[in-house]
Amino acid sequence: MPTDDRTTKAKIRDAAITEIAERPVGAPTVRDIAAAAGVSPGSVIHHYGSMDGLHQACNEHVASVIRAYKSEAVSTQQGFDLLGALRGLGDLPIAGYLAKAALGDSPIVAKLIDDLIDDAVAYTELGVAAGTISPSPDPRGRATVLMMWSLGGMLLNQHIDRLLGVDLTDPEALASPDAERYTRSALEIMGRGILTDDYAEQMSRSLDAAYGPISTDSLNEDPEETP
Amino acid sequence: MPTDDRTTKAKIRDAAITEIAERPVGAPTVRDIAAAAGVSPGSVIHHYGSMDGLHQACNEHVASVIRAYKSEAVSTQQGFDLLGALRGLGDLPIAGYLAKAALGDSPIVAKLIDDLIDDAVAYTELGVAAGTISPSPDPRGRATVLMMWSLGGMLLNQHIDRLLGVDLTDPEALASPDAERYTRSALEIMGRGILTDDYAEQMSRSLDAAYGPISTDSLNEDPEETP
DNA sequence: CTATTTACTAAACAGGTGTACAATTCTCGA
DNA sequence: TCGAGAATTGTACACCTGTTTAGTAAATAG
Repeated sequence: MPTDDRTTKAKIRDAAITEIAERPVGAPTVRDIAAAAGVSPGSVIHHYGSMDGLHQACNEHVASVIRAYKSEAVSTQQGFDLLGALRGLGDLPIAGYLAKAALGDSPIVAKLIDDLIDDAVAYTELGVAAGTISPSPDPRGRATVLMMWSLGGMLLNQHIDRLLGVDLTDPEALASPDAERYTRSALEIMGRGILTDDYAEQMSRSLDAAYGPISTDSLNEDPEETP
Repeated sequence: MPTDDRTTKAKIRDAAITEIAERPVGAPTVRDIAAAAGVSPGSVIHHYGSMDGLHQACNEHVASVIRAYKSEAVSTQQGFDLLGALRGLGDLPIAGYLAKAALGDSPIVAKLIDDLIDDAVAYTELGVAAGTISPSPDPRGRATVLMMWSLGGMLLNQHIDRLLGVDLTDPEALASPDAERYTRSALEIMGRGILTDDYAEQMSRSLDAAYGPISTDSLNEDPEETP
């Protein structure tokens, strides 16, 4: 539940989130964030105690914003791009921030990612029921891999922009004509797959031989922990 | 062509590559690298002039190692995981380093990634000819997206390890039983896709309506530039 | 209105960073 | 054996980092 504040404290936090998300390389300093928020470096510390405190506040705020949208946050709206719905969430670059934050080792972010995967699993089940998404022997594993790839693409957005001409950081980019190559390629891979039917089956049998036919033991349990 | 040196200068460079690749979060300092190489910080500067110089040397060395293996570097050996062949290249964590380096803005790394995508395109053509890989209207776009996802997964290796129990940084991990969930999920997504046939076709038609039926104009040209 | 807490700032500080430098050790051909 | 050059080091330095502190303005309570 994102509180409707727009105090100086909130402005600093928002500036930090934006600065972290949009900086192509490197992390912003206290002075960077203070300048972006239009305050003094001392004010940042005054409100958040330390840089770590600010980071934690950012993580918690992003988590609360995402959770406010619950299962709408992650959607396989177009069959892929699990983070699509995150892009237009409020006026903060939530998706970009999340990707950057995922490079750190914050337990809050880890929990948030786990929750997003939960949502993706739930959403996938709806798709399966509706006949748009194929069922999976390991829905959580599949959702995890999809989520990691989506976040990873966000991190490498600079190269995707250079090579395919679309900036995944831009919320409107995926809706623009520039996104055609990325969208079509992603759909091609995630939609029908890149292997021929024969080879995919052969690969599958090969894995069965290596790991045993069906070892989906204890795969789909939902690891819930209350911190 | 990686020169067969093992001088102090080479040891420093290798230590830097390893340190950068394996550090889960944050970048190593001059003193970190010097300690890892068993030399003094001054020696690092003496040999490479500056930290930037060392980074550039690392990039160039990794590029030369990869290029030495040419089209063997990128392989769709298992139909996915384009970086598979990179993992066992020499005794350096090439794949992990490349992922970290891709977060920076070095033109050398950009060129290297472009070349790897070239290799992936070429390798994909072989697969198409052999009947294992489906043809694509935009092979380069598809290879680009696959490469970005592979690199991105490497960057988020910490979460993949936590959620699926496999460390993509470990060269032997993909061959171990721990990799089953990741491997099967990746195969499921990239192999047959996650959408039902009906919905995939519907999505495709939807894109045609949005962008125009077939606009693969000027997609497959190979942008070569000699720097 | 006064007293007290809060918001905010500028300046200064300790620690870590990359780098320059003088001194020392090592290497190896003459 | 010797000595010129390279290799290597420890130290010092300037810069940037997060943080502290003293002080000022603003808001708030009684």
